[in-house]
Amino acid sequence: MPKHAGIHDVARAAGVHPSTVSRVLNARTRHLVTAAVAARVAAAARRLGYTPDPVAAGLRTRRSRAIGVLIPDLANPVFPPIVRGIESVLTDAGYTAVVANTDNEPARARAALERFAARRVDGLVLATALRRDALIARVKALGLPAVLVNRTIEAGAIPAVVNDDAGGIALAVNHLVALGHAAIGHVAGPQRLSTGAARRAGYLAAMKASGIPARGAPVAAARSYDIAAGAQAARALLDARPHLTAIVAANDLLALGCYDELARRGLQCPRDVSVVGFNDMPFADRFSPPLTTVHIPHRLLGVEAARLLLEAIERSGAPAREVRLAPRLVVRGSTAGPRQKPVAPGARLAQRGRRSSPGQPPPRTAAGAPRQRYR
Amino acid sequence: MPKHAGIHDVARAAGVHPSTVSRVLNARTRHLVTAAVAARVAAAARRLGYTPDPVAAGLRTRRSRAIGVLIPDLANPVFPPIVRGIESVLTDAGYTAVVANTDNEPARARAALERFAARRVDGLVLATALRRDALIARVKALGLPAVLVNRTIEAGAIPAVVNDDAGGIALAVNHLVALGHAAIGHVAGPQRLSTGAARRAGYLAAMKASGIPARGAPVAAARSYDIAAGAQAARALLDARPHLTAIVAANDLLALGCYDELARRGLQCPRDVSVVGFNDMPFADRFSPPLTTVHIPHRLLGVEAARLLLEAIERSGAPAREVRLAPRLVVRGSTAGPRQKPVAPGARLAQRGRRSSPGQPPPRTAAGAPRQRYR
DNA sequence: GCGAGTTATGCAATCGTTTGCAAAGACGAT
DNA sequence: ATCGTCTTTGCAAACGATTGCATAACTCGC
Repeated sequence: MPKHAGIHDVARAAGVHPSTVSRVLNARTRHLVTAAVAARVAAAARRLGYTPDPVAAGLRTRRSRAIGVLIPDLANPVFPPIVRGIESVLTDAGYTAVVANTDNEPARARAALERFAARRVDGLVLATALRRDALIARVKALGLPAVLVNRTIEAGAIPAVVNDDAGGIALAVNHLVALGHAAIGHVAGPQRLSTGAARRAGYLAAMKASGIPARGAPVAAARSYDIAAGAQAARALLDARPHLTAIVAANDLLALGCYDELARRGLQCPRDVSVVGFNDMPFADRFSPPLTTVHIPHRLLGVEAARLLLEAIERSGAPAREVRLAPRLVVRGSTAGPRQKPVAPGARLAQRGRRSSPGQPPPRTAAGAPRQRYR
Repeated sequence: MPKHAGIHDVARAAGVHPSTVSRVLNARTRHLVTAAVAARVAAAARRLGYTPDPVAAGLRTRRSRAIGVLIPDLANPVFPPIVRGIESVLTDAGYTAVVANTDNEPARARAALERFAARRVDGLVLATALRRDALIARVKALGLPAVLVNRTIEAGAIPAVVNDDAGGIALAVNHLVALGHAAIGHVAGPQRLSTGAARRAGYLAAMKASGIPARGAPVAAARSYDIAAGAQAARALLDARPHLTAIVAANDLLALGCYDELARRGLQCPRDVSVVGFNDMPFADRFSPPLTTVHIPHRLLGVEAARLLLEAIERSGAPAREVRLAPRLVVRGSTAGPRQKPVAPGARLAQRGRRSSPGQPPPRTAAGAPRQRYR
């Protein structure tokens, strides 16, 4: 068994010194050696099936060609496409992406960061940033190039790739206003995250721009971006404003929570209350009802982040650019005009929904499923 | 700025030789040095904030404490929970998981494997195995410990963690039979994958066990595990057997494809045709209708795989164990008894579905969404 | 045809650990 | 007291590359 060929073996085979082999194999130093010798070495390397040992090289050069990627939770469907985007450009550039989940816990983020640092990663992609994040200081102390993706920080010059959150939310409220809604509420995301804060601000601004007074723009913030927190926030929102005809949620999972709370109250979406989400997570078109939501270019987010990082690694002096991607609204089945007072056609349907509402709520299985009709 | 303390600095601080420091810091060799000295060294290490450099250590020991994880596609919602399970136990054991996507392309799998090998990973977990997979030979040639997860190979002694695919499918067909179905078809997965083959075989066996003759058990295999392929297979299946009242799909994405094809034909699920999936992917309960499916313990799959791998790394002589996990059926809204001949109540509804079928199919928006009613 | 300048290659140190081997010291048995 | 055995520590050679410096070879102008 021929073990694995090293630079030494190649050197012997080509009749040159190992250092020459190294120079040939490194694009940056290849011009230092004669074309003839270079060819001989390259041939020998190929013949022996030589592959460089990145750990040995890394020891000498202090570069690992590995990038640490910190994300909140891989199981949240927004992130896989982002990660794939990152991975794709990094791999093409000869880097390896190493991803770790933090579950939104700063302590886990910190631990993962230290592991990355120990492994001497060449840079970081952070999808976990809080608006004011202690981790960033540590990253800077470590002297590691980093870029933020999706979420950004309040102040501090770190390159970032984000969505136009305010613009996206404006799309959503304008859509609802165009449908005839005025009583529109907002289930906001965690306010310690830039996305939560920016979307909330965007909602407020868009409402104002539509001529709706601030008191007509109720907000309930969720503790985290998940279904349960969304349901809880929707509950608070509807308790305070029972006559809302539409909710814009800061995120698709929160929107799903709204679905649940509406079902619990015997309200139908979109007939009684319209809901719009944010992110257009995979399978959002499969929900019941299919979710109207603000689409963000998931994969592109990752791609751009990786590009920015590569750029930062090459020229470490470069100024911190921020790339802002434009979202777009995708209208599906969870939004409709506000319910009319019962009139000639459609009255029967409206009545049917009406009747079921004040009694005990239907068994809380999956939201609004046609299931109960057939069992 | 204090750079980073090395073993050398610790040695100087503690007044001992670097090799002694190394011995103290390695649990396996700590007993070689006096307790007093060990304490002094440990103190110095802590004081200087020493952290070992795994790349330097790896160079010497030929162990990277990194594990390569090969999965088909992170964006397929079955995998994130599995990956998280793997990552969790690996991290606890001091390893780093590095994951790569193959998109089911052997060439990409091969390329990723070579990158892993170059990085000197200590082991592999493979979620990409074909029934007869050339990659395995390469893995063995590399001498890398490996374990298979979810999918397994035809022949060859590699530890694996799989589901009881046949048993799971039996759960599904028995459920349908109990509901009164007899005309049950199977949308099978790719037959080059163990899951595709095992579930198909399981379907055939369960049908036979229910006393349904082989000719009454039609199968159409999908080219890949995705929605489009599922729709295509469902189409072939229903073209051949238009009177099917139920379909068991080899996978949730294929089941979603069935939803689409049924909608295209103006058939309603579950009223006209029941559908059951496999995997219970995240959000399967949110689909329209909520999907009855065979639940597999995603995370546990990953956890067990990682454990098996660790075991294989410790004692490389150990025999290749196979862990088989039990799935369970979760009944939701996509299954119901077969449609009755029109009788007193429910007749109107049945008629409505019936009527829409032969004409041109409804616009293919999201499957079965109530949307069109309101726009 | 000789010295200066240029280029291509070799030499050896280095990156931060681990580990086989040797040496020194401690201890007990004779 | 001497010798052998054990324990504890130091020494130095790896591991597989990269790279500053030295040196040999070659070019070119005069």
